Amino acid sequence: MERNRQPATTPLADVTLIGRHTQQRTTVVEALIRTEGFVGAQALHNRLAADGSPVGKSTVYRTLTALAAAGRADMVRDTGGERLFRYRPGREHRHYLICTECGLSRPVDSGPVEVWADTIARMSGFANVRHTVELSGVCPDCGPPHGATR
Amino acid sequence: MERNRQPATTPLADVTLIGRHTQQRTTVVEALIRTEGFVGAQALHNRLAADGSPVGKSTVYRTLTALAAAGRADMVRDTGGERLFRYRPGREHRHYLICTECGLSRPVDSGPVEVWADTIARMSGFANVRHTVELSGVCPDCGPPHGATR
DNA sequence: CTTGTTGCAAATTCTTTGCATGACA
DNA sequence: TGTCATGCAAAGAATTTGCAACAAG
Repeated sequence: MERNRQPATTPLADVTLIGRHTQQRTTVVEALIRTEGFVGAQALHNRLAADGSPVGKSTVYRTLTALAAAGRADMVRDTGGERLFRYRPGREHRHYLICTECGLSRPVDSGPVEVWADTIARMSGFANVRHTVELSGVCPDCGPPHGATR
Repeated sequence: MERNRQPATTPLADVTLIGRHTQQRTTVVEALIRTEGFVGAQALHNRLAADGSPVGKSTVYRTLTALAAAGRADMVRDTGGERLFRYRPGREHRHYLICTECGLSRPVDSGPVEVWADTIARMSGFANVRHTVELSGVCPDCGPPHGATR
C-alpha cells in the first residue's frame, strides 16, 4: 500500500531547520518523506513503533507541527477533524485530490485556483489572503463500477 | 458586531427537514440564520444561554450536524480544528473570505473554482468529488494601512 | 556543561453517546 | 399513546502540556 521511495533528500536540512538535530526528529522526518500522501500524527507514530523506531507520540506531534510551521509540510484536516501532514519538497504549496476510502492522494493542477484566489485577494481589499483548497472523492480503485455505494 | 437581519425565511421548513419540529431546533436554526458569518457550536450554545433560551449543548451539536447533513448549512473548520457552521439560504454552496481578525465573512464569487473542481473531478476518474475552499485574510478594517504586520 | 528534547501521563478541547425524562404528532 | 428529541454527564478522540531524565552542541 505504501511504496517506499528513496529519500532523495537528506532530512537533515529540514531537521536542522526546526531546531536541534536529534535522532527522533530525523526518524519522524524521514518517515514523513517516505510517505506517499498525507498521514496523521497517530498513524505515523504507530508506523514508527511498528518499524521498531519508537518515538514518543508527543515528539511526533511536536515535530510535525514544527515542520508545518516551518513550511516544510502541508497540513489538512480529514473529515473527522484529524490533522494530516504531507512533506513538501518544493516551496510552492500544492493541492490534492484525496480518496476518502483509501487515503490515496493525487496532486492536481491548481493553477486556475491560484489565479482566482489572487484575484479575489486583490479585489477584496483584504490583506494577507491565504487559501485552503481540498478536493476529496472516491478513487477509481475504491469506487467499484458496480454502483455499490457501500 | 453582528447585525440582526430579518429572518426572511421561516426556519420551520429547515427544522421539519431534519426531523421533528421542536422548540429547541427552531431556536437553534433561528439563531444560526440570524448569524452573519460562521459560528461554532459552542459559541452558539453560549449565545443561546445568554439570550435566555438555553438549549442543551448536545442538542445544538445534533441540530447543526443534521442541518449540515441536510445541506442547509455549510461547515468549515477553523485553525483550531473547531467546526464552524453557517446557514445556507440557497441550495448552492458558497465560499467565503473570512477575516482572521474579526471573523467578518464575505461571500466570494466562486464560479471559476466550481468549474475547475468540476473539471478535475471529471478528469481524475474519482467519483463523488467534493471540494472545500476557504479564503482567509485580514479585512480592510482590521489591517491598518500603516503596514503594521501584527 | 548548558540548554533544548524526549517521553510519559495527566490535562484540554471539541464532539459524541447512553439513558431516563419529556415533548411532538 | 408511541416515538423521537432533549439534557445531563460520562465517554471518546485528538492534541497539548508539565516535568524529570537525557542527549546534542
